[in-house]
Amino acid sequence: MALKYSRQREVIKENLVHREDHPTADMIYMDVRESFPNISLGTVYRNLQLLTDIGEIRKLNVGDGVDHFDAKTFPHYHFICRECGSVIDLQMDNIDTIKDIAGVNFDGQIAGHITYFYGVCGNCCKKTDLPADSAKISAQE
Amino acid sequence: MALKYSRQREVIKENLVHREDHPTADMIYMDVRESFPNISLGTVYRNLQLLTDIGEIRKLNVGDGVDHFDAKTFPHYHFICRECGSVIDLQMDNIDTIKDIAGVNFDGQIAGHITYFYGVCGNCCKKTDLPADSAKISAQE
DNA sequence: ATTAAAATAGTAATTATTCCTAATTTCAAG
DNA sequence: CTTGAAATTAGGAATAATTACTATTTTAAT
Repeated sequence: MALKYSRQREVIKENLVHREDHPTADMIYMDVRESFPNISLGTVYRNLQLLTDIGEIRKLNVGDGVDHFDAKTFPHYHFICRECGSVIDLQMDNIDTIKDIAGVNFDGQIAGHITYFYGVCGNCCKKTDLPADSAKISAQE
Repeated sequence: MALKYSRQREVIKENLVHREDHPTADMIYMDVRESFPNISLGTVYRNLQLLTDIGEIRKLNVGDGVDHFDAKTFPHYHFICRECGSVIDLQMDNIDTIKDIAGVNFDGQIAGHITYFYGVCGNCCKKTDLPADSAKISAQE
């Protein structure tokens, strides 16, 4: 199972690297198709999974039932806009202490946590006359 | 669209209330079927969605691509075991401050966050000779 | 150049979930 | 207690995301 070069895989990776949204397999497929008309959707799925497995990209679970992908593999968090659905990178301080807080009464090994934030993005705040960066209400799962 | 009583809905809700795991629609279906042999899977899905909509239960996203459900509607967090897949309630202090940390450099409204923790549960630690409640390694999304 | 392993395109299959419809149940009003 | 409209159901069809399958093509080591 030694990895061999494939033009398709390169194009898929390049596509993901050069975009700021956090696309689904289908979104990448639609885009890559423009320059590679007979690439197959299965190839996109297979390579995204492979790239995820070898750690070159990350698969995101943003709660909409569809896998999203991210070429940024360094640790960072995401915000999901409930209005437009966009997935936005957050630049924020480390919050790994929550792992310790969670472990206090827990009998087992906590290896990590998945966290994403949601609300209304700056753009949608403007559109709907909501004041951006205002008081935030609580919710958790 | 006034709500009318249905025996099926009652049985589904009761089933969820009386179990400690965080079952999927299909798991509830399998179980409810024992005492209600010709209930339909669609009915289970429809009522779970309805109960979620009116706030009587919660739908959980634990990252396995399948919806899980929880009759406990008060705020609490979950731990997912990477070995056995079980979803366990966590009793822990409030971590809502992470919302403020996330909002520092963000231009929009952060309404809430979804967080779940993962690792190896107490039971699986025993089975695999891992020391329970030991040092935890980092990861985030 | 040869050739085995890896990858692809295209399609079929799978899985979770929602939608559809005729039949049944609920429940308020007479 | 009947009636009838609205809600709900069972069962099956439809949808959507993803994976699996297979014959063919591509890669890359010898």
